[in-house]
Amino acid sequence: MKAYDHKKIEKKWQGIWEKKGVYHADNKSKKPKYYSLIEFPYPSGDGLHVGHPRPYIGMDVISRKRRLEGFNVLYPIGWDAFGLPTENYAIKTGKDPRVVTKKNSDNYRRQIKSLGISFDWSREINTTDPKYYKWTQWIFLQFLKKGLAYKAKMTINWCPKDKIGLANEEVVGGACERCGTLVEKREKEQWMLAITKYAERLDKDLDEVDYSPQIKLAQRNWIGRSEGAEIEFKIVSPTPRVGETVKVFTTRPDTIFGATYVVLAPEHALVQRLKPQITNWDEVQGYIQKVKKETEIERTAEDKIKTGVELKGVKAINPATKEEIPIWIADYVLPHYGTGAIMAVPSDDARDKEFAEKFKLPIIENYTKAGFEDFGKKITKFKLRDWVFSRQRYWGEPIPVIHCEDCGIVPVPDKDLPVELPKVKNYQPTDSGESPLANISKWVNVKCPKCKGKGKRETDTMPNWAGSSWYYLRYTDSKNSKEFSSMKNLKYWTPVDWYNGGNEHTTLHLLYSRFWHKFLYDLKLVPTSEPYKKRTSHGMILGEGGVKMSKSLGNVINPDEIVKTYGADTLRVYEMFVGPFNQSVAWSTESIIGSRRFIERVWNLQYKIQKNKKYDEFEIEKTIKKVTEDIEEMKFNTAISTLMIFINEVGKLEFISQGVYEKFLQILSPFAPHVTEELWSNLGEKKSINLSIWPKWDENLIKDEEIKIVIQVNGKVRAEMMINLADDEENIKKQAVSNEIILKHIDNKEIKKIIYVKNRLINI
RNA sequence: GCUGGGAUGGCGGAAUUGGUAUACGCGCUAGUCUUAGGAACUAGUGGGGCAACCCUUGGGAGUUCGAGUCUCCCUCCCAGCACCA
Repeated sequence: MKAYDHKKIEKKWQGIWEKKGVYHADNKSKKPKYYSLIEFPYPSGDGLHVGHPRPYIGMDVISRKRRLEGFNVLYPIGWDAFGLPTENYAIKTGKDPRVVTKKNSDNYRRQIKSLGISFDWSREINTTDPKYYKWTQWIFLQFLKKGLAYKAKMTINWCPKDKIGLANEEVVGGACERCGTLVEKREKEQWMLAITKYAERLDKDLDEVDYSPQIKLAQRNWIGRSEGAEIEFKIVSPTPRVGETVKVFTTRPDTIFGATYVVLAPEHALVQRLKPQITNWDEVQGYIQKVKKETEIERTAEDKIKTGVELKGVKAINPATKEEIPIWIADYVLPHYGTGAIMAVPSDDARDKEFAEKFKLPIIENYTKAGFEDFGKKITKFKLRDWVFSRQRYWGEPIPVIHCEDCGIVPVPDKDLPVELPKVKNYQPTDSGESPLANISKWVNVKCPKCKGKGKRETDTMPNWAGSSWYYLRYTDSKNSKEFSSMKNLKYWTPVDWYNGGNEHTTLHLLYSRFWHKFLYDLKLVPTSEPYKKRTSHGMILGEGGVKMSKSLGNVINPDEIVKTYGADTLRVYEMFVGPFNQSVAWSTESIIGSRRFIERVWNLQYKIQKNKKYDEFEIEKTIKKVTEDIEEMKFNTAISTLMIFINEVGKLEFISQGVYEKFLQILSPFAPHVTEELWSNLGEKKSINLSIWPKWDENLIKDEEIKIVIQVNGKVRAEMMINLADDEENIKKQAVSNEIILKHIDNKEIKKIIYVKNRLINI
């Protein structure tokens, strides 16, 4: 008897699989296709921790099962490598992000490969590779040509000391994360993508896809569709006269007779235009300055004490009552939702009421309800905002446009793509807050492609989300230098059949990529209107004790150590067994031993095989059914527990039959591919277990003839009895009431009712 | 604050979706083996009680023959909130 040696077995089979290309997806095959996808990782300098591979293993189980079910499976991977952490590291150390990215992704690749995940490595992509981002830039230009990419003034977080725009995440308690300086708001021209043009379809088409209900709900809430009306209020003032009106958006136009004042967002353009009429301008301006410092979460917090300032000297006319009502500005009205102005109905809206009470504004309790159509026009609004698409940073795709003195914004011609990211000496943004690219005059100053006159390159780069908005398309044809992917391959492989990812990406990445996909669909560049047929999400693995795994807490577990001590198969089984896949669970190194013991029991069972005997069919048929069904629902934890129960039951027997053992290895193989492959070949099988056919179960073998049911009295379990499946209800009830223990509990009392739940229980 | 998710033994969790609560695993206890430690194997393991029985799914109320599961109220924990990936 040989002992189980995970190191030898795992190394051996990983080598053979790679050499034979077992997991390569075939672009033309007679088999039906199956495209499974995980969110490609960001290769950080810290390397993989044990939480990262959980989704990869989960989708690997699905992918491996599909191969055995006869599908031509595409399960690809790549690197989403542009972004802040690498850039900040470059600023700090002066190292070239290209070099850092290479080093990190090499490390990630080595770590992931050691887990035996069936990725097709021949299609590996990297968003920072010019051959890849050429197409990210090309797609951006299509947005530009269709008028969906535009420039607008936006407010950004600005650190006056570092002279750098900050992500919200980099602002901690209103101060810059690195230097602690108080962050300011600054207006800056930004590239925008008009995702709101697709809001209606992004909402409606959710009906067509198989996403989990929570994911659909999260997307719907984010898009925030609401129907209401826009109503115009005339503005009046004694002197000087005004010809202005203010448009408000309300979902309750019927409450207009109760509207006693109007509130504008402090940023509303009208406020500036009304300056000549406003008599308390200093106060108004002071309030606007104050609001600029707040974050949105602070502004809309419901427990926050309402603040605001009346615009003295101007009034609005309620079109229903014809009465003059005051105009206020307050931070609880947001500039980018609706029209940035509301009519306040304190009797019907809690926020308006609180505001009215604080500032002693009138509240009308009983007013006439108006008809919907009487005032204003019916309109659909969305909470969704257009996508701020430019960054004043180095480590991203350069936005491929040229600013010409005469022609304005000119797209870089296709033949000049990609616009490669030039090397720089310093990764720090310029003093004016422009990207460090602005310092390279040789790169910036170019001829206008249109008029050959003086031109300057755009120095902003794209956000990290750009490359990840279309990567699943590139996998279908990752080496194509003429198109982002050929229509032939797209027609064969897309849509993605099953996409699993983190909850945290539900509203941004998932929505962005659906938007890009729909846009490409409208240009007839992709064959389907939705990118992903099915979407599920996984829970995170937390550190021991249930806190986040992070370097600063010092609780990071590196999979390398686990693979070394216990083996990849044990790690895989453990990660699938530890808890429900869609929920976060705490890591426990102590508990891994259980998964290792299980694999060793499976290993030892090979020495108890007897050929050509049949005696353990019942257990395996039940097990196949349960494991097959559980995997489809991603109930990997209960699938493993079923496999464990099988081993515990069969382990008690003297022998196991070879046929049954083989079926067991097959259904275990998606979880523990190395050890099952080794055992499979030990049995004399010549072909890889990957090329075998997923076993089916026989319902007839699973059926029991006699089953145990429970007898309850007043809902409490008092006795058990065996019944024959053929027995009829009356007979079973009779048996139950004559049961000795039950008689004692009934104690000659009157029986009101007997409830029989088929094959389960009787309640008296 | 808003939106979503969650709370079941000492710990991770299971429960055929309203029908035997605590499957499976860790840990723990005892035994076998071992010079010892470890490993492995066997048995036991929610709490109380000598027992009959009683209690138990974050807390409280309700619906039901029957509630971990449904309804209402409350407490606590986690995630996201648009420039992190």
